[in-house]
Amino acid sequence: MDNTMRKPPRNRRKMQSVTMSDVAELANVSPSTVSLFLRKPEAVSAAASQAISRAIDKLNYVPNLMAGGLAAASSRAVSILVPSVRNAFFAETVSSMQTALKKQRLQLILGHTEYDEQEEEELVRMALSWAPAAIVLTGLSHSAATRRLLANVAIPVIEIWELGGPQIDAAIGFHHDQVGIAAAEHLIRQDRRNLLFLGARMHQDRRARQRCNGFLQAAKATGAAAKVVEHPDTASAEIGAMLLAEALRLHPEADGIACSNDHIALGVLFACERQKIAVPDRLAVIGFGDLSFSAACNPPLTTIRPSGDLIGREAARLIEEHLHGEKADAHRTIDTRFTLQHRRSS
Amino acid sequence: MDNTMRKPPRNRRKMQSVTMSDVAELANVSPSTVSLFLRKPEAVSAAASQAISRAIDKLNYVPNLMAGGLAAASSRAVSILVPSVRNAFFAETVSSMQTALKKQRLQLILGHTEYDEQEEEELVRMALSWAPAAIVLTGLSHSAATRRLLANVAIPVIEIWELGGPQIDAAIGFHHDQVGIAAAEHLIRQDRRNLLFLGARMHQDRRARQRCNGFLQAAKATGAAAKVVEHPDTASAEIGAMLLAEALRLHPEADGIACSNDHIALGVLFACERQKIAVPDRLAVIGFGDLSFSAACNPPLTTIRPSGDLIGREAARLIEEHLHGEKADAHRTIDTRFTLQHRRSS
DNA sequence: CTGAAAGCGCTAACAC
DNA sequence: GTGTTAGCGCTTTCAG
Repeated sequence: MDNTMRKPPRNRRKMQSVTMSDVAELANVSPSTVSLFLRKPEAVSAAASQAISRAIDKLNYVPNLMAGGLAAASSRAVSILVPSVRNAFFAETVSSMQTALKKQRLQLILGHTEYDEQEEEELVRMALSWAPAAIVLTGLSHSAATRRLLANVAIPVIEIWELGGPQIDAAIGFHHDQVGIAAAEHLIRQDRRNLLFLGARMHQDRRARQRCNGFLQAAKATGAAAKVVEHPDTASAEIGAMLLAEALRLHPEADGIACSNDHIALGVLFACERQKIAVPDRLAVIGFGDLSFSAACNPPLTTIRPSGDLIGREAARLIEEHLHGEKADAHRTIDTRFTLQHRRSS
Repeated sequence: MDNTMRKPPRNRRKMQSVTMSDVAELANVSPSTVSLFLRKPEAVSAAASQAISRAIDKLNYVPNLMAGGLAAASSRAVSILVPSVRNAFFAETVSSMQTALKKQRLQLILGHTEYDEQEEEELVRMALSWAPAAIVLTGLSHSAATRRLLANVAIPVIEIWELGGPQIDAAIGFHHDQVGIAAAEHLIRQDRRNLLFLGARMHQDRRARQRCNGFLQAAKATGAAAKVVEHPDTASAEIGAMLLAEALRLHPEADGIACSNDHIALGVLFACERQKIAVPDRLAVIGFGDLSFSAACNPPLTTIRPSGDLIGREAARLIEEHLHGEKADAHRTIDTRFTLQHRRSS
C-alpha cells in the first residue's frame, strides 16, 4: 500500500477563527499550558501567564465550551425547568439563581414545562443532552420516565419549590400545606369562622392545591367552616374578582378568605372596593406571594411570603459544593420556609 | 521502534453510558447511518430506520449535543440576554420565544444584564463560547467591545424591544418615543393641558426614558405643559404612590398623568383612592404595559400595550429562517408596534 | 442508501 | 511547571 498516494484532506469549514492553539503559538507555549492557565491560573508560571494573557487579548480569543465540555465530560451549563418564567415566583428563583451561578461561570439553560409532566420529560431529555453540571426541576411530581432518566445521573438533581414527598436527589423549598395551615390559623385568630379558599388553576398547580388542602384541614381541625371556590384559568386579578362574586353568591356568610396567590387576592380587594364590602371588617383577606403590589394596595394585603429568592441561592450553593467536590449527602432537603406578612386586609 | 511494547491506554472516565456507536452496533448499521437518521430520517431506508428506532428506545439513548455541536460547528442553543426576567415584559418575550423555538429543538440560554453594558459584554462573550445558533440582545445600546464581538459572527444577532437607532444586524420591537407621543396625544384629546410623566429607574432604563422624551416632545408640540417626576428605583406600586404624592406637591395643577409603566400607574391609582382624588375626573391616568392587573383595577387602567409576545415569536421566526438557509437580508427591522387600550382611568 | 475516515477544539493523564 | 498524547461523541465529506 502506498501511503504517499493518499488523497489530500477534505475541506472542512472552520468553526472558529481563533483557537487555543493559536493562542499557544503566539504565546510560545503548548496548548495544554493555555488550557491549564484558563482553568487553574495559579498553576502556571508568571511569565507564561503573562504571555498567554497578552495573546488572548490580542487575538480576542473566546474558548469553545462545546469542545471543553466534550473533553471534560461535563459542561458549564445548568438546566432549570420551571412551569413558566411568566410566573413571578419562578422568575424570582431563576433570576437569583442566575446571579449566584454567574460567579462560577455557569450558564442557565431554561425550559418551560407549562405544568405538563410529558413536556417536562421531553425537556429533561433535551437537558441531559447538554451534559449539564446540574439539573433543576420544579416540584416533586414527575413522570415515571423522567424519574428513570434522572435516577442514575452523576450530577446533582435538585427539585425546588416543593417539600414533603419522595425526592429524586436534593430538594429545596417549603411545605405548601403548611402555608395553607398558617393562612387558616391566621384567619381563625382574627375570629373568622366562615372560611373560604379561592383558587386558580388548581387542577394543574399541585402546590396551590396543597395550600388549599392544608387550609381546609386546619379549618376543620378547629371546627371552622371552610369552602373552596375555584377557576380553571391562570391566576389574575380579573379571575380573583370573578371568584369573589361567585363565592359570595354561594356562601354569603363568609367572613375570611384565603387566596391561592396575591393576583387572586388583589382581584378580591378590587371587587370588594367596587361593591363597598369592608375589608377587613366584613371580610378578612389573605394572599400568597407578597408580590410587588401587595404592600401598596388598599388595604395593604396580608399575605404569606415564600422564599423564591432563597430557593435560587440555595440551589446555586448546592451546585457549587458539588462542583468543588464536596460529596454532599444525597437526598438533602432544605426547608426555606415562608413568613406571614400581617397587613391591614385581615 | 516496537509498537507492541506500547503502554496500555490511560483511564478516562466515560462521559456517557450509551453512545451513538452503541446504537449503531445494536441496530447493525454504522454510526454515520444513525447520525443521518437522527438528522434526516427520510434519507434512511425504512428497514434501517426501524432497527435504529428500536435500538434507541431499547438503550434509552440520549444524543450528546456537545459532541454534535462541536462537529457541526454550531449548537442547538440560542442565547438570550435581557435586563431581567423578573420584569414581566422580558419574561413574556422569553417565554413566547422559548415556546416557538422548541419546535426546532433549540434551547434557550438565558443571561441577565441588569441594565449594565459591562455585564452584557461579559455575557456576550460567554454566550459566544457556546457557538449558539443565534444571539438575542435587549435594546440597541451596547458597549463598543460588544459591538466588536458581534460584528463578524456568522449567526443572526437580534436586538429586541427597541427600534430607532443603529442596529448590529436584525432588530425587532417598536419605537418607545412613539409610545410617549401616543400617551400625550391621548391625554390631550381628553382635554388635559397640565401633563405629568412619572418615571422609575429612568437613568438605567433607556426605553422608559425614550417614552418620557416622546411624551414631553408631543406635549410641547401642542402647547401643553409637561413635567417629569422620577424615582431611581425599580418600578413598583409603592413607588408609584410616592411619585404621585410628590408630583401633586410640586405640580398641584396637573390633570393628566402618564406613567413609565403599569406598576407605577397602579400605585398612582391606589394613592388617588386613598386621597379621594377622582380618576379620571380630576386626574386622567395612562400607563404602559397592560399588565395582568391593569384591566381589573379601579378604575380600569388606560394603558399602552406593547407586543412582548410577538417580539419573541418574530425573533424565533427569524432564527428558523436562518437555520433553513434562507439568507434573509441583513439589518432587517420588524416593527411590532403597540396598541392603546382605552379604559376608564382617562 | 450506507459506511469509512477524518477531524471539530479542548481536557487530562502522564512523562519529563 | 510544561509538553505530549490520546481521545470525548458526533458530523460530514466522499466512495462505494
